[in-house]
Amino acid sequence: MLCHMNGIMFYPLLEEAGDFINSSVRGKKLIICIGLFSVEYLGRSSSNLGLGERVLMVKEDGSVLVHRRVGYEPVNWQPAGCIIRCGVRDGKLLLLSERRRPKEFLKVVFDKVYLITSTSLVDEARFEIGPVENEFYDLLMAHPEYIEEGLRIVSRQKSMPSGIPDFTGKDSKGNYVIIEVKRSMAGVDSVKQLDRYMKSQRGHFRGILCAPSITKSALLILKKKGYDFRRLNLKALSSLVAFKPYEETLDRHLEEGGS
Amino acid sequence: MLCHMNGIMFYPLLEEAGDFINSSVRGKKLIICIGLFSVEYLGRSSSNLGLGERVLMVKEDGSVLVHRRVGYEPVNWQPAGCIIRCGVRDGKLLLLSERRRPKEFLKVVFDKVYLITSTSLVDEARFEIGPVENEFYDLLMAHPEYIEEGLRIVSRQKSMPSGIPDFTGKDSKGNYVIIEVKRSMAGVDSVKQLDRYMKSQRGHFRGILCAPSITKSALLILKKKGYDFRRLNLKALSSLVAFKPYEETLDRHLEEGGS
DNA sequence: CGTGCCAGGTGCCAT
DNA sequence: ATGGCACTTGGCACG
Repeated sequence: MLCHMNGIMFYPLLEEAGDFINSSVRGKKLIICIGLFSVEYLGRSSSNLGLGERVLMVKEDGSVLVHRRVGYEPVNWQPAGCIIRCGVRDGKLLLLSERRRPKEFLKVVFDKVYLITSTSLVDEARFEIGPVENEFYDLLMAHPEYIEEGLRIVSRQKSMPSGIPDFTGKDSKGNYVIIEVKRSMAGVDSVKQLDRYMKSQRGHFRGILCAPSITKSALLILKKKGYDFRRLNLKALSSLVAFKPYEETLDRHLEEGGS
Repeated sequence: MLCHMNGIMFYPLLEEAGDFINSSVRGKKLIICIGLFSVEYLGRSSSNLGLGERVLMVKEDGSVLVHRRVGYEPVNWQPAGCIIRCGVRDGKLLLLSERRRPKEFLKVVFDKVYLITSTSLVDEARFEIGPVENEFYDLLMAHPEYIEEGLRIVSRQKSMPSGIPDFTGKDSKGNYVIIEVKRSMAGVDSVKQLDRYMKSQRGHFRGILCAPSITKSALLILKKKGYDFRRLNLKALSSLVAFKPYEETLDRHLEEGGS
């Protein structure tokens, strides 16, 4: 019918929908179904969702998603690797998804199916994400100037009695510094963490907390303890890993606006 | 066209699809779109996903989901509350989703749209889940012997300067105790949490960390600090609440089988 | 709005 | 498999 489409049905009989689902599961297709149904879940926890109109998605790897009108998260789900069974019982279309470990069950009971479609998606693209975690520290390690001009990194993730600070280093004036880095806004916890490392040190050390931003209360405590905050320019740092194109296009498109 | 369906289009021109999306967004409909597109994300992190066939879902609350062939999780997303803009630029259909705080952007660039549909879902059902969180603590409150024999709960979720411990109580020997409960395996974080509460207290207190299990390193720190670990028997605790009905119906359906 | 903390968290990589 | 930890974690409740 459609390119890449296995098929689509409007208002199928429940039997038809059941057959459609079973053949789609066997054929490793992605199923999207809009209908009126209820959902039960039993496993690590348990849940019950009465009748309502929702979207059901079943993927070829056995993962199942139930989406309501709103919310980023599915109201119920089953991760990849589950066994799907489907059929009509007592005038309702049942879809059961069983997870082996941990033992979990998801049951979808259809009263009506409004629309059901199954497709084979061709998607070989690699998902690139970054800079994240290690890559992020790699970047800072290679470019300590993004923390502070003239800084030289001495050690990274060195174990200390009180924990593991992200970096130790030497600043442009020859002072030893201990550096705690946060990828998102630093809070009171971050200051405490730095403080622990500092307290376990003998001799003169500077303490630096480096993050894209910091909460007011955290900055207050930080200052009082005589440590320094260094704003981390995430955008500039990101630009080092050749993600520029995106940013530019994004900005450009945003300026040009849509609709 | 269809009951509850606002519309559906197969292989629309990109301009048509853009108009369709814009009117659906204005009309607070749920949009599902299967097409060939690429995705870029920029915000707390950044990501890039080249051309491929995927499913895009846009909900009335502004949340956006991009699903690939496999995997329970969306490859890219935007949570509720985002501003959606859409239009054709340079022969491609762009969909931009902007989040205000934190500042984050998601850009979807369509080469082709295979299928697009928008619907108004009627769904007033209440989602019931349990025993979770409160119910769980209710149970422990009513049955403190599952934490420790002879324990008497004194307070629950009492605010303290350093946070809110789950319980305070008095043990069989008359010692005051502070109790931190975890529903899943306790980690180093859990110990730290308990430690914070303990340190903010004057006078003699016992500290108890109660969880189904605990990581080795967490137990080490816990012992060193002189606190106690109490194994929580989740199964026994769960058996106190009657969620059997679900289990039975589920089992029955599973036995009867589908397909 | 920040802070703290749970979640059916999920996923990844170590042992 | 299990442990340990990061995540664009998201979400909620509370000061």
